[in-house]
Amino acid sequence: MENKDDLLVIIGPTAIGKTTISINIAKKLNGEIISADSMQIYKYMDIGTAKVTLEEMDHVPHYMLDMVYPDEEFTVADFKNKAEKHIEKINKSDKLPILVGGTGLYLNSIVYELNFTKVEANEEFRKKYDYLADMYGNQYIHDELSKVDAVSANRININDRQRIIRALEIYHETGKPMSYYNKNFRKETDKYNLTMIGLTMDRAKLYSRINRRVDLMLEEGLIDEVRKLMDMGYGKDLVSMQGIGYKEIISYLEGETKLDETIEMLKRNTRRYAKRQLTWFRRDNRIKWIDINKYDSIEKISETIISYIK
RNA sequence: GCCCAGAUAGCUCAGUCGGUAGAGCAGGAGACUGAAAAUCUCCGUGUCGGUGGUUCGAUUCCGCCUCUGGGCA
Repeated sequence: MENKDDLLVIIGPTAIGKTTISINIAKKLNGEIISADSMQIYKYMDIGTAKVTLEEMDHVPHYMLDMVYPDEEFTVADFKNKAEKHIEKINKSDKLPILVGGTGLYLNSIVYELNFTKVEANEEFRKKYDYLADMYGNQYIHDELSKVDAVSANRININDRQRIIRALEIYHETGKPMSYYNKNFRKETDKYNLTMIGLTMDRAKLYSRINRRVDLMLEEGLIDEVRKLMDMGYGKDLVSMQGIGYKEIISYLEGETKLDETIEMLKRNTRRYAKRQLTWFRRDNRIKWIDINKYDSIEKISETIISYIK
């Protein structure tokens, strides 16, 4: 293997317009799109995740959408395995794979050398430690981690129960600390001929776009979508139903919040999410940023992106 | 027109018996290796309406002005 596979990555916060731009580029470059979005992998969750419609796709193939039912497990490791296969296959057919999405960890699983251990989730173990943390406090389980994996314990905050338990889980299952598996922490991959593009815009403008998009989702029937999911038996404890747009509407449907409060919450949570996404991406200095407000058309944005491709 | 209340952070408001100020929400920064739209950490951003006076010193006390809300005509 002399030649590396090509890969174009387009990232950006929610609501910035990744879908439209990526499809436009795919058509120009004979590309196929791989979605890197942790919520769009669920079937039936369309409006709230702003999933591309068939019409919008305009015959450009899309992968990693509708992978599982909302009560099925899907993890970064699944994403990495499947997405990598798609990248390879698309390259083999002489087309350009375009990884598009906003889920930082999913993106990183491709553009960094993330070695996921073989350790899958052990629900029983997690419940046990969740209980222990309830009983004796977060400090207690953090101390437990310190004993077996001081490096990870040092890195993980005492209150970040989710990560503490995961690190304990890895030790429990393999007898080796998580830090042992993370030797190449944050090492950039050299597997691809890689171009990374980040879409951004003025924060205030992005926020008003987000607010508008939430209103639009409601007009398109978000509440109905959530009601249907609940009727199908998908409850609020599911990972999928913890997604923004879903958890808020569920609390409205259960009478816990009023409609106007619900909408405000939904907008606010989406804004905060966008902010977190930006924080995540800013760290990667391979990304070439494009302020899309500085261009007056999609065409010009696409041209600029294409000019950046190696 | 008169009377009363208010004007302090992006918003709602607290406070300073005179020594340039603090809560909630909104917001900002950051972490992230099999839940990641999840989970977690840190941070107060200010011509204290304007203007004159008293004072060593005024956001605070006094006068006037402007604006807002309420009441009376």
